[in-house]
Amino acid sequence: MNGIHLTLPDGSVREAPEGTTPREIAKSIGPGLARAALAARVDGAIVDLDRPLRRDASFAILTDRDPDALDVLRHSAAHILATAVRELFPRAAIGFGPPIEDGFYYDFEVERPFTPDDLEAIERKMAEVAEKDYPFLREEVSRDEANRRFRDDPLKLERIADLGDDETISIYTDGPFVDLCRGPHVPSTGRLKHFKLLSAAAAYWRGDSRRQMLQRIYGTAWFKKEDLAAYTHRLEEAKRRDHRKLGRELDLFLFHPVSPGSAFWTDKGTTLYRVINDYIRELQQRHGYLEIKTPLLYNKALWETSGHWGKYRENMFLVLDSETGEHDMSLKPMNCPSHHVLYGLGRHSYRELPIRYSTFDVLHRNEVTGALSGLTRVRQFQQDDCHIYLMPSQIAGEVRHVAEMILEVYRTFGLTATMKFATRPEVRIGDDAMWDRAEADLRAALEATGMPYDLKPGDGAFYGPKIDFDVGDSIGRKWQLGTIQLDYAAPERFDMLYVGEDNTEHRPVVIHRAMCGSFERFIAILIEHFAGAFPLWLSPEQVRVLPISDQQAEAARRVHQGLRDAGIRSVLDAGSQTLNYRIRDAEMAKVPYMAVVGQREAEAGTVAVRTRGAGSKQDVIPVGEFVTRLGESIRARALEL
RNA sequence: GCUGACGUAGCUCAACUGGCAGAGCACCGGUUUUGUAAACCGGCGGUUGAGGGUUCGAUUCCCUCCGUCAGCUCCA
Repeated sequence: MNGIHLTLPDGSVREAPEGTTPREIAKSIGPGLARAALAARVDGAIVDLDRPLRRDASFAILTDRDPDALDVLRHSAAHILATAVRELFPRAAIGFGPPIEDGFYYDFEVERPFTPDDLEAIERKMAEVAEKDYPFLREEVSRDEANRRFRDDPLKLERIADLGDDETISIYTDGPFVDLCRGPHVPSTGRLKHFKLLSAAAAYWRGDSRRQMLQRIYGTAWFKKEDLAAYTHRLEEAKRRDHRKLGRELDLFLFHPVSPGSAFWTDKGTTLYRVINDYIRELQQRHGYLEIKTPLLYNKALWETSGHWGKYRENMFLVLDSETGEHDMSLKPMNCPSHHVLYGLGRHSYRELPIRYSTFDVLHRNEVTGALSGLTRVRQFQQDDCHIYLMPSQIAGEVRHVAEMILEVYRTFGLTATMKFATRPEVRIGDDAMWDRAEADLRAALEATGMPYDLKPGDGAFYGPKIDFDVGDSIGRKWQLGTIQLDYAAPERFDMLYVGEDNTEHRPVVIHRAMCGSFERFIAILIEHFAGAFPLWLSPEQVRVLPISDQQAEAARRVHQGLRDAGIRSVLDAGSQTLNYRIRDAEMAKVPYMAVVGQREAEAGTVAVRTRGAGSKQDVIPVGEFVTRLGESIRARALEL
């Protein structure tokens, strides 16, 4: 018997003749499955339904319920996009067209960029291609054959030339369109039902800024109509929460062409900034961090020592030294080297370690204009950046401590985090023994947190392994914020030392650590996470006191002053506008609480409290109780009102 | 930096193929004294991002620069 054995997901084993296709297996299991089948997973690899099976393997039919099937659909959607573009623009040269998170794209070399009207026409044509239900046919061809088939497609020829001799060259055909492609694909174009083209923009061929720009069309595709609707809703929601829009509406910060990429913070924005900074400062103080301040301006000697003067100089703001006439001074783009200098200025005992330096100074980086974006990519910012100097034996304990601290910060802001463990890259310094130890220490610390993490082999810094923290916000987007990096290079470059128990000099290790990343970016994320409706402790304005009429102006003023005396950020709105008007104004400013003072309240020493978002439901309580309640919420840094 | 789009009052947006720059909100003044999401009346507000060009005439067409946005590159 020369059959092959396929182990199905339920553990059962099916025997089939060699060369059987997944489609045939699906049919033999049931007609329903055969209809739903999109592709198959064979020993973990995803293949077309018509790919003959040659060996014993684990085997599963992919249907639209399998998350991996979405990638297959989107990859096929990219081909359908290219099919449509070729129909409408026969001279378009084709680049790459992969699936990406939430969708797909395809790159084309065309005579003029695509317009929004083009996109509409292409989208309609895609629907036609789907309607025709062309099967996706796979062929494996020789190099000569591939070169012949794509002789009019220079970009594809370049790709073919890059393929190794041992690689199979496969091409896929759907109706009129033929593409060089590894696959797999859904059985036919008709499987694409719920899709939408999103945008067109230029992208460098092969991601290389020295090469020509192609026109890239982005699209999204889903199995279910509801999923597509949910996705477009998510895009709208993200737009509604855009921190640039909310920053202006809530009067937090502004930008002006006199200083591109640097924010003007209003009083409210400055308050928010300060509250976050105060929290981080207090937390660090509790954990034994030492806050220091170092110069903003340095001559090039520092950057030569740190290694930044070479390649990184173009990102630094250089300052003209009027005596030398040279631009050999620079504003600091990061704190690390200055911390190392301060460490090196003293003689340190092993008894002092770990030494944890923290600085909130202003940093400047000369980002290229095209990279600037709201608060997420700025030229001037502040970091909650720290450097910890310690003995190798202290790494495990310290990393665990730092990881817990970072997770505590995210919890405090209601953000969820996942961790990535990045290990030794190809190009690195230090011997294998050092890396073995560093990775083991870092991993042990990571496991001690009990949190799940992803492994990113080869993704570490050249000077040591690291842990990155990805934070998820309220609409499911991911942001890389925190990082813990072990650094074995800086101690050498800066000739750092400590005196050990044995009274001889040793090299410490440095841990680079950030929790929020930059306050600017962190605030952008918080604005979008909370959609501008901050918890009480973060709100720039915590209470708005509203007298109903002039009669209660004095009583309201006393309530307002009482709140202020208790350290609560209160604003008194005793304007001549109607109460309705003033309530609407405060509601739109997303103030957490309104304290309404009318005749009854003034006489009883109470306030009618209206909570943000709770509508007209009010809670009449004594002023003292209101103040106490707010104080407790603020101290607890409560997330809910 | 690259490709493309965009830039009109503090904000959101109008102004037909080149023909008198306009509205709402905000702001200011007056009236109103209000019980939980917009009272009423009046007023101020513009070198249409900047500079140049074409034209009898430019917010509109062309060029340069600045800025913003999307994507790419970059994010040490």
